[in-house]
Amino acid sequence: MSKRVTAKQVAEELNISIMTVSRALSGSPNVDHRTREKVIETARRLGYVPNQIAKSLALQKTDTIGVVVPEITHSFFPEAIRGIEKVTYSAGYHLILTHSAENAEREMDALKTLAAKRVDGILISTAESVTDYDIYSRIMNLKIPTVFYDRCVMGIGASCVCVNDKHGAKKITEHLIEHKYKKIAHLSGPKSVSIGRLRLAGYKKAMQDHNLVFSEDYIVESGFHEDGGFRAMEKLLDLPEKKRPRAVFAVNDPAAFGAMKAILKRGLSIPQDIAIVGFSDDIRAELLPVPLTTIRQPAFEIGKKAVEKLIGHIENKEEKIDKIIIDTEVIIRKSCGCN
Amino acid sequence: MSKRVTAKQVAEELNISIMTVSRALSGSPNVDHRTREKVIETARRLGYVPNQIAKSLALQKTDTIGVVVPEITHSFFPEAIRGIEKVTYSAGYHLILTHSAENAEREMDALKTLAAKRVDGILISTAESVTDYDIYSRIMNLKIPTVFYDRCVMGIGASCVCVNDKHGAKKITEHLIEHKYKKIAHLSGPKSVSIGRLRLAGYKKAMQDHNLVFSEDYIVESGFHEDGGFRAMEKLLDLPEKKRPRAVFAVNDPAAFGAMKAILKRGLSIPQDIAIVGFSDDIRAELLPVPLTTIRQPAFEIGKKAVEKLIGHIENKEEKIDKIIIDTEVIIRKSCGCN
DNA sequence: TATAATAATGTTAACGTTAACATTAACGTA
DNA sequence: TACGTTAATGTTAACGTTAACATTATTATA
Repeated sequence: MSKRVTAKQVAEELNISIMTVSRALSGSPNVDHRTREKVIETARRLGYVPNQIAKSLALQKTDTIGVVVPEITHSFFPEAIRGIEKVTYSAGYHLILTHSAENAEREMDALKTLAAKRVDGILISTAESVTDYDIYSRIMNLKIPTVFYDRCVMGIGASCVCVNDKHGAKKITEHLIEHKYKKIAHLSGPKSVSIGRLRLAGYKKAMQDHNLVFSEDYIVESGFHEDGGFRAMEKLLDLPEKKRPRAVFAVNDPAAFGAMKAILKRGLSIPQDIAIVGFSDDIRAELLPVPLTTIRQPAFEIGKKAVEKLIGHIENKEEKIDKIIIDTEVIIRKSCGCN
Repeated sequence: MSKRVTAKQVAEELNISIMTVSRALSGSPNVDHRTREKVIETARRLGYVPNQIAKSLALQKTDTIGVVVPEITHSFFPEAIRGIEKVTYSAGYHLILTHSAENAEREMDALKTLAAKRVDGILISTAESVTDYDIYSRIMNLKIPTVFYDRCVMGIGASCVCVNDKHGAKKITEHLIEHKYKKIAHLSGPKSVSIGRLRLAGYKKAMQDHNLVFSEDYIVESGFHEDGGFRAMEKLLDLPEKKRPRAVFAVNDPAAFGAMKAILKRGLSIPQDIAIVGFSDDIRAELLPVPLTTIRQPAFEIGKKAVEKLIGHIENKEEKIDKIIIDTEVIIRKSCGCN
C-alpha cells in the first residue's frame, strides 16, 4: 500500500473539512449540492478511493463474508460459490475465500484468519480430516455468525444448509435394491463429517428396511476423493469371489469415479459385473462411458440459501438458528443397471 | 462485529502497557520471557484475536491478494485458483475472491472493491465483455501491483502469465490440416480479449502457411461459453451444404461442447461429417462420447506463476514487468478424426 | 428587525494496532 | 559507589474513516 489520496487531501484542495468530504461522498443529507458536486469532482480528479480498512475499523463492520471451501476443484464447490457470490454481490457484501484442502489444521488457520479479519460472518463446509469440533465452538464463542453448508456440524448453535443426505442415500440404495441386487456395499465418507455419517445411515436404513444383511466388510471408508474411492474399491474387489459385492453405493461422485476405474482395471464391467451409484451429480457424471446414476445436489441453491441465512443472522439478531434441508433428486443413468 | 477482546484488555488484566502485549504476541525481542508467557496465557484465556483490520491500517499492508475470476464454474479457473491459493498460503497472504461473471461492469466494481480494500496486489483475468481498458489504467495509476493471468491486457505496464495462445492455436489448426481437411472454420472469442485475438491469429497463420483460403464466413464469434458455441455452430451449419466447413477449431472447450451439440442435433456425426477441436482441456473433454482433441493449458501452473510474479512485484520494487509464457500441449483424442 | 428553526459545516474522539522515541530497571565494570 | 550499557517497558502519535456533538450560516416567521 503506497501513499494514496485520502479524504484529507480532497478536503484541503477545497478548503473544507474532512467530514464534509465524507458526508458528500457517502450521500448523507444536509450537504449543499454545490459542495457535493465539487467534492465528487475533486475526488475523481485526484483519484481518491475511500479506504475500506479505515472505514471498517471506524464502523466495526467489514461488509465481508468469509467462506471456507474444502476442495475448490470438486465441481460442487465452484457451483456453490457461484450461488454464494450472486447473493453477496447484490447484498453489497464481499467475499474472502479460504481453502482448507480437506485438512483440519489448515481449516483452523482459515477460521483464525477470518476471525482476525473481522469478517461479518462465516460460511463453512467442514474438511474431511476434521475430528475435533473445538475450533467451531471457539468461533461460536467469538459470536461470529456462522452457517454451515453441505457438510455440517450440528448442536453447536449454528445454522446449517444441506441436502437430505440420509433420505437421498436411502433412496438411491433402494434403487439398487429394486434391481434385485442383494450384496450391496458402501464406500463411505469419514465418520467425522456429517454427510459421511448420514449417507452411511441412509444406506443402512435401506438395507435393514429390505431385510438385507450387510457385513462390516461391505462398508469401506473411501473419503471424498477419486484416489480414496479407487483404493476402497480395490479392497472390496480383493474379497473372495463369492463375497464380492454385486453393487456399490459411493459416498460421492468423485469416489465413484475412482471405484469405477478400479472395477474396469480388474477387467470387470459396469453394471454387468458390478453396478455402481454415486452422490452429488458431478458435471462429469453423465459423460462417463457408462454414465453414473447419482443424486443431484443443487449446489447453487445450497450456496444461495446458506448466505441468505447468514446475512439474516448478521443483520438481524433475532434470526433463528435453523437447519435448512434442500431436496435431492435421483438421476437415473446407466451405471446402476438401468437400460 | 460485536465488542471483542482487545490488546488493551489483555494489558489491563496484567497491569502492563498495550505495547508490551503487542510485542509479546508478535514475537519481537526485548520482552522478558516471563512477561511473554503471561501475555500469551492471558490472551488465550480471554479469547483475544488480534484485529487484522487495525493492524492493516497501522502498517499500511493487508497481506491480501485480490483475484478477479471471470467465471468460477469454467473448470480452468478453480484449478488456477488452487495454484494461486497454494502459493499465497505458504507465503502468508490471504485471498479475496471476486467474480466478474464475464461482465465488464461487474469487473469494474470488483476492481474498485479490491482497491478500496487496499489489497497488496491484484490478479486478474479479463471478462469477456470488456471493451474499454480505461479501468485497468486507473488501477495501474493507483500503483497497485497487478498481474494478468490467462486473459491479458498488454502494454499498460503489468506483468502477465499466459500460454502461447497463438502458437497453440496454430498447432492444433495444423493438426486439422494434417487430416487433409481444407474447409476449416473457427469459432472465435471476442476480439477484445487477448486469448480471443491470439487464437484467431494462430488459426489464420496456420491457414495461410498452408495456402488454405478461408472466407470471413468461416470465422464466427462464439464467446467462451457453451451456449455461444452452440449458436455459432448453428450459423455454420446453416451455410449451403457445399460451403459447410469440414472441420472446426473452437476458441475453447466449452464453446466446442456447445458446437458438438449443434452438430449432433443436425444428425451429423463427429468426426465423420465434421471434425472439431477445442482449447483448454476441460475436465469433461476426455469423457465425451467422442473425446475432444484439444490443447492442454496448465491452469494450476498459470495460477502459481502468476501469484509468484505478483508477490515479487509486491515485495520488491525492482521486479521486472514480464510476460511469462507457459507451454501448451496438443492432446490428441477422437474428435479430430484420429484413430 | 429580531428570533427561532434548520441547513451546512466544523471539531473531537474513537476504532485497535504498531513504529519511533522515551523512560526506567537491571546489571556489569572501573 | 558511580557510571555506562543494555534489557525491559512505557508513551505518543499515526494510520483514514465516521458518529456525535458543536458551531456557524441561512432561511423562515412573527
